[in-house]
Amino acid sequence: MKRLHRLTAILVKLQSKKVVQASDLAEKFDVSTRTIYRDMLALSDAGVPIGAEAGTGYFLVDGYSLPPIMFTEKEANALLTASKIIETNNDESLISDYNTAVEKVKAILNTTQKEKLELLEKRIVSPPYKKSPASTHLSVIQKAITDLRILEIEYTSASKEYTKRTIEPLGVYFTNTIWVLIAYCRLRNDYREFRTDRIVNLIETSELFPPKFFTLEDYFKKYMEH
DNA sequence: TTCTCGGATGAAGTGTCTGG
DNA sequence: CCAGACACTTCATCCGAGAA
Repeated sequence: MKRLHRLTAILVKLQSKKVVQASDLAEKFDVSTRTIYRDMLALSDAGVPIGAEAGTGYFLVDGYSLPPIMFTEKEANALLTASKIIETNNDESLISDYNTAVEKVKAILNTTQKEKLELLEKRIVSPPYKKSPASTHLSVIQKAITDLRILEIEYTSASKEYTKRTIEPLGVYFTNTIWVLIAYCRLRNDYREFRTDRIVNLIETSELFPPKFFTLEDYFKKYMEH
């Protein structure tokens, strides 16, 4: 059995079992345990999150092994179309994350579906209007919202006022052109909105804030109606 | 020359036994 | 029940051999 075939088989084995021992794999593939150790290193180098524990064996790190998802052609098309809409968005981090997600979708399609999708990709273009200045913070902000993590930002307001703020990020919304972050600002001791394209610098702290009973709906009712 | 493989050896985790 | 000693298991590293 060629090495490539063995690596594939080991990966399948890892996905189907909780823990596999090098000796079992060595016996199954008729090679030495030393060879299996090298194979594991190769898989690890290739980006497969393999964990190893002496006395136990090898295992896939939690989260890597996901249940198989098959997309229909129409679902894949919908995702591709959404990616084109997202390209008109002004946050580079979101565009980047979405594009890698679409690449993963493409990877699981069969050849015919891939060809159709590639044709569709050429026939859908982003609207030609000029994009506003790009930000690169949205992915970090989204994660901070869900982690309840305090952010430190350097922000330039519409009146060109430059401030450093410690904020508790609560939500984001998208206008036609920009993403806006709603957060509790510890400088002003109140809720504030921050345009992501005006955030000059953003630092994730290690500090967490207590969860707030906050919904965007409540926020808009309270702050937008007057 | 490069790639693949295996032997020897060491480091570290796990399980079992024994004595207090 | 707990701690220490020991054997066993498993992975990591070094190095050399053989094949392409």
